[in-house]
Parts: sequence; structure tokens; C-alpha cells
Amino acid sequence: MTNLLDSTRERILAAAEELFARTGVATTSLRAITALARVNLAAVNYHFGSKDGLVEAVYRRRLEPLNRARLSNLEKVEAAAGGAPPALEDVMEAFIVPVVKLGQDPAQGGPTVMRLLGQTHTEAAGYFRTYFAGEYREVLERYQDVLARILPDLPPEQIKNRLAFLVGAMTYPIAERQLLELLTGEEVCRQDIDTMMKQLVPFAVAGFRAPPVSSRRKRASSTRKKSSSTRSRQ
Amino acid sequence: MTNLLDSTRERILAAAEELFARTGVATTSLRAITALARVNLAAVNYHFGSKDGLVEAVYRRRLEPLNRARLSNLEKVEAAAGGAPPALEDVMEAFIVPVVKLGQDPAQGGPTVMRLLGQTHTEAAGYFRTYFAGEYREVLERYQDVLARILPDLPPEQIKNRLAFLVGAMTYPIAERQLLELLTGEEVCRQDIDTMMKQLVPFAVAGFRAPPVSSRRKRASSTRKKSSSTRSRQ
DNA sequence: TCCCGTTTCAAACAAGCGTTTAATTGTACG
DNA sequence: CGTACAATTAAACGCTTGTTTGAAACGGGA
Repeated sequence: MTNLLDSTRERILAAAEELFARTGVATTSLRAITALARVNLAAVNYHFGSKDGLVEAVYRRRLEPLNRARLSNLEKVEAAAGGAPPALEDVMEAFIVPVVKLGQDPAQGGPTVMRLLGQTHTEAAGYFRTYFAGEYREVLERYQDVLARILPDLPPEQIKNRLAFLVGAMTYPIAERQLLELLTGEEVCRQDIDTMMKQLVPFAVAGFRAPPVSSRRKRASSTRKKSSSTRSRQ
Repeated sequence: MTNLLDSTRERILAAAEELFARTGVATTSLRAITALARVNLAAVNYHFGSKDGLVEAVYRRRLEPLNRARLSNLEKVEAAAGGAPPALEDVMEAFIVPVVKLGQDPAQGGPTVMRLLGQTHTEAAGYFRTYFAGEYREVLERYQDVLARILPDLPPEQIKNRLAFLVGAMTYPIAERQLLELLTGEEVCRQDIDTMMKQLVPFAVAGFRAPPVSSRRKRASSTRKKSSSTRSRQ
């Protein structure tokens, strides 16, 4: 049967993860993967059936623990709060911190896997849709429910939107770390992603606490006076 | 010389934009593009030199006006404020609204181009790095300077980080609209992207106004050991 | 030892890719 | 008209892609 270390299978997964994270799924050939893994080309089809099967395996290995951690973190936060709505900041951390830990722990993939996750919602969107949408949806719905209790004045669809903002704010800097370097100078990159993700917590907390956007009137007064310009053309 | 309507060139651009937005650059073949444009295969290399040249042309056509609008919007906001720091909300709108307008105006590309832009920072990152990094960087630096004046207590690197959060929060829902549908139900998609982007403004305003994260004291690490005390703020 | 299922291997496969060629058509101008 | 240049076309180029094949090597149980 399969060895516990299963060198071939594991090395294919590691090499594929590395290359997928670096240059994307579509542009990574099986030959590049098997060369890096120092394994025969046919081994991929033998162990994973197809390239698609390999892609699914690569992502599943990382996404499942991540989603499990997010759910269990949320349960803990709720349990600690008793029956009352938990603190918004705790909920944000329950969602964000598992990603930070993923990036910190080489056994879970380390920095490489962060870039891999960043591609989940773009390059690998097809596979994601096919294989993981259900599980991820469950996670988001759970968080949405809790957030609705914390922010009873915020309409459900605005909660959903802000959750999407949060996912984007988390995903983009992870995926585009090196691009960010070009765009904003080196300082963003000299600090590690962990620091950045921790700074995301107060940003998201404040964003969620922003007053609801009233649907009939275009804008209600924000937290501060807003004078000056009428809305000018583009 | 080139015709003003230049049917061949324009139809290649339109078809490529459509397919790039739908399935990405790497997985879109020149044959698929020319078939959709009902144009000969060799026309791409004749008019654009290579596939890379086509990719650059497709993105340049949309990115240049977008960045120009963001810069001129910012100038207007600053001019309207006189010498004083402009309102944060105006600055956020100056950054976000051009994207909304892009999605509303079919002449500028409409919804298709929104998905295209969503891929800018992932799939097309290579081309982006090569051709557009400089221009985009200039835009971000200008905004960063203005934000530094509005939020003097926020360290520059945290401004950069929050700008990255903003870009992500804007990019992701645009790029992954259909994925969002699967994840959070249909409501997110029944409303249009424009509404969503407008809701992003107060979210981002509040996020930027969040107090700076002090660098020396680091938060207790995990969700496990943490009192769920409400953080006083706002 | 032999056997048998599992795993590895080199080689080849058809299909699709971006690009190039050389010939043809279209079109404006002297 | 005829010439010159721009644009289009069908066909082919060489190369890479994911996948399959059939044989070789491995590794414990009888």
C-alpha cells in the first residue's frame, strides 16, 4: 500500500504547490513539476489520474485544514461569549488568524502556500468552483450568521458585501506580495505577511462597524462632516 | 493607413478582452480569439506582433484611462479643499468611482472589463509588472501622499498596507462575482457591482480611520487564550 | 524460490499551441 | 491602367502540452 512518507506522491504535491504558487496552474506543465520533484512524468497520472486531479489534491491539502480552523475558531469564540454576541474583533481574528498561522508554519506550507491561496479566487477559480465552493460557502454562511447578530442594524446583503471586501483585502496582498513591492516600494515587503494580516484585523473591524448604507438615499452622513465638493464627473 | 473603425484590429481586441475576462489569458488561445472575432489567425501577429503584444494592448486600452481618471479626480478633490487636507471620503471616492464608471459605460468596456481588471493582479501579473507597474505606482504614491496628510497619526507603511487592503477589497468582488454567487447566495449578484463598489466607500473610510496598530506591543497570539473583551474604540 | 500486485520507467501518442511563410486580395494614387 | 503598399488568407512550421502504453523493477507472503 501507500507508504507513510510516500516519497513520490508527496514530492509531486510539494513541487506542484511550489510551481503553482510561483507561476500559476495554467502555465505550469507536468514536465516542470516532475522535473522539480525528480520523478517520472507518468507518475502524476498514475497517482492523481490527471493534471486536474493533481490540482485538486494540491489545493485540498491546504484548504481543508484552513476552513476547519476557521469554523472551530468561530465556535470557540461563540462558546466563550456564552449566549451573547461575541466581540467583532474576535470574530475577525477567528477568520484571519488561520491564514497567518498557515504562513508561519512550514509544516502547513509556509509562505509558499500563502501565494497559492491568493490564486484560489482567480487562476484556480474553476477548480475552486468545482471542488471547494460548498465547503467554503458553509464557512462564510456561519460567519455571516454570527456577524448578523453582532451588527443587527446592518442588512444581510451588506454583511455579505463586507465579507467579500474582507476576503479580497486578505487575498490580494497575499497573492501579490511581489507586485506590491513594485507598486508601493520595498517597505511593504520587508515586513512579513503576518504583520500585515494582523493589521488587517482593526481595518476590517472598523469597516464592519461603519454605518449601513441607506438604500433609498444615496449617502448618509459619514462619521465626519463632509462638505466641499458636489459629486463631480469622472 | 488604419481605418478609423479598423474592424479587424478592433474586433480582435474586443474578442480577446471578452475571452481573457472569461477564462484568463493563459488558457485563451489565439485560435479561440480569432474564431470569435471571425478573423484570420495570422491577423493577431500582423497587427500586434505576438500574443504578448495583444495582451498588452488589451490591458493598456483600459488601464490608461482608469489611472488617468484616478489622478485627475484626486487633483480635483485637492483643489476643492484648497490647501487643507481633503475629506477622506472624497479621496476614497476619487479612487473607487472610476472603476464604477468603467463598469457602467459599455463604451469603456462595461461589465466585461471589470472582470478583466480583476485578473490584472493575478493572472496578468507578469504583463502588468512589465508594462504598467510604473504608471500604477505613480497613482498609488499620489494617493498615499494625500492620505498621509489626512491621517497624520498613521505611519506610512500602515497607509500602504491599508491601500493594499482597499485594492484587494475592490478587485476581488469584481473579479469573482460569479464565484461570490456560489459562496454567499444570489443576493450579492442580483445587485450590480456598482452598488457594491459604492458600499465599499464607507467600509474603506472607516477602515482607514481605524487607530494605528502599535508596533511594539504585539497582540496575544491565538484565539485560544484571549479574553473576549470589547476593544474600546471609534 | 516463485509469484503477484504495486510502482516506476522510457518512449511514444495525438492534439493544441504561437508563429511564420508565401501567395493573394484590396485599395488608393499617379 | 498600373504600380505600390496594406491587409488578408490558407497552409504549414516546430514545439510543447497532457495522456497512454507496455515493459521493467520492486517487495513482501507462500
